[in-house]
Amino acid sequence: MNVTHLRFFLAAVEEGGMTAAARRCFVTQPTLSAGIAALEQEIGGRLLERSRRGVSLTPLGEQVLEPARQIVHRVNALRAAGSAEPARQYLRLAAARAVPGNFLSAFIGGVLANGEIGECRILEMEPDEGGGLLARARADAVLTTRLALDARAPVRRSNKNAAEKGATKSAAQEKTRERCLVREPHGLAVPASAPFAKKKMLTLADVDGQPMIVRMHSEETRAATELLRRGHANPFVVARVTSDEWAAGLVAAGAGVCLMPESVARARLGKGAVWRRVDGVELMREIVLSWRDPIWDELFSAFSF
Amino acid sequence: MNVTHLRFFLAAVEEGGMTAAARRCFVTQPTLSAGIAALEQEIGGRLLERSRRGVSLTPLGEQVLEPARQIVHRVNALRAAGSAEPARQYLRLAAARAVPGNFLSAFIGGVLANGEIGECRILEMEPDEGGGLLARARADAVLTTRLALDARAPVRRSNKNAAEKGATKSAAQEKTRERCLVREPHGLAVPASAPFAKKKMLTLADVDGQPMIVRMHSEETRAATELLRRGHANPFVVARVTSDEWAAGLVAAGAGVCLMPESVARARLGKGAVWRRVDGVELMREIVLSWRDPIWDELFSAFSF
DNA sequence: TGATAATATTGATATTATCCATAGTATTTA
DNA sequence: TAAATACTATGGATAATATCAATATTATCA
Repeated sequence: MNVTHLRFFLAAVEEGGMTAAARRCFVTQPTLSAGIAALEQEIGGRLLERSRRGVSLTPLGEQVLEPARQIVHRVNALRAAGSAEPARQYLRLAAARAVPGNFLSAFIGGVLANGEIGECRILEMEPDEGGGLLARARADAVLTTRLALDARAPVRRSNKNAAEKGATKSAAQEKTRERCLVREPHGLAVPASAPFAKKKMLTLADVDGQPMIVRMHSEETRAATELLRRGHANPFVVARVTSDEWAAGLVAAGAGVCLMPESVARARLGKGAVWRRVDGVELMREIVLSWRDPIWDELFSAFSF
Repeated sequence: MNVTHLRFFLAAVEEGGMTAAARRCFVTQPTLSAGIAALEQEIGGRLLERSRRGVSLTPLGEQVLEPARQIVHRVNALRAAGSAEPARQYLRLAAARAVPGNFLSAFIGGVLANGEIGECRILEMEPDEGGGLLARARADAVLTTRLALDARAPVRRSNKNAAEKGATKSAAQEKTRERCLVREPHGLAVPASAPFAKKKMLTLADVDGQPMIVRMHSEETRAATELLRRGHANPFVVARVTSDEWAAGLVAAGAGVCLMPESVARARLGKGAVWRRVDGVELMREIVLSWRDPIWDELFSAFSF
């Protein structure tokens, strides 16, 4: 009996479907389906009732669920038995500057609420530093922002180049796991006094020729601005700032428009400015959590935002 | 984490060595060693201290032992969850006629003593019927006797020809497991009055020309007798009997000599006959337990005779 | 009637488990 | 002291398994 298959089963039950469970377990849907089929074969009966809207527990599945949870929990505990610390007492979290403070605090709150972790140690990092920090086991998890161009989040797994330098733990050869915690559209903050501020949705033509403020500290927003400029819209940059507060202030003062994600606008924009989506611009901002060691899988998969 | 590796670990601890544990787990020693190495890698520390006389628990291993047992027990329970019967209440044991009654009763006593099984249903079978009974799931386990020619017990696994007819349980595609419970030498029962009865060990020359009694009901002894005749010794058969009691009686009456395993001699031979090994005859009688479904592994591996 | 969103299937590929044969090493035995 | 023994470790070959990508299938919804 394979513990991985038990994890598949639990994930399918908790997510309510095989596809979502596969995402959570960092495998493809056929893999997860096959795993559950193997488990059912081994136990000798159907555990899940498949339907078009997902899966539900059969009576046998109901009966198996709790024992399976117990086993997985104990296996998790066993995996941690060899760690120097009897139980992980703190999480070393590296966060990019672009991650909003209120989100960071909500995330940390979620981690601490679980009870397994008593303390988070936050490490401020450069945008591209995350992978190296994980590989060198300087951080347990990394929070970054990212620009997603297509409709679906491309959950890519950057493996193949394993064989890091002599890392002490076997975790070094694990795949990097990642989970998108927040996905929201980019839009334009415009002065409330601007003539097009009354439109519900802006067009690229509205942006064309406008003065623009660029939020430099956010790598993903800088890239988005660049893409906008390469498109039909052709604003000219009048300021580059390193804080959302300054950006909001400049927009409210009528100095120009500024590309920013929805949540930043909600948090920073006062009366003098409004936030509008731009028609045809499908840029998405994602806040992504990455980690390598499977011991964090359960903790990080449980979150919902 | 692989449950099989946990089983390897438990077996190594209980058997006190990797080689013995491998026998018990029906794998080769390198396989078991590799499995434990993988487990140690995953947990992140040595579990067993290797030495030439076997293995012993490290402090970490000590700490891991009980949780590992718990997990394996729970997994076993889960495997049985799909069975029609809530818990196996009886064991269907097929036994060859040649298996001595006192041994059979000792074996059944051992099974019942465990507590998991409340009842044994004994099925008397023909010597070669065992494999078919297991394959067709007509019996859970089979007790047979066997003739071993070489010094080591050849624990052969007759797989490769899986794909039995449409068996309902997945157990049908499992390897056949077997364990040698008793291994003892064959020897000659001779009348106490015979001139060579005083020798501690007979030679083939002593046997040559002697009247011989053949125990027909024991397939393995019949074969052994045949081998003896094809060798230098050339006795002539004066009787073929179907019960050990008759054979013993005939020997005691001076009718001839009779090839039989040591334990049979001890149980049946009275004052009128003695049992002697034959120099150069390395025939061994084995009593072998076979089964297919892994759910019996733990129960059957725990026995000691 | 398509579009959608879920699971199932298939063929190819990479990984893993397992075996066999053999090496290495203390301990026991002659 | 040297051979025998009884272990575990190692290396190479092979079979079994897990996984993925792409596609099929099938209810449900607009």
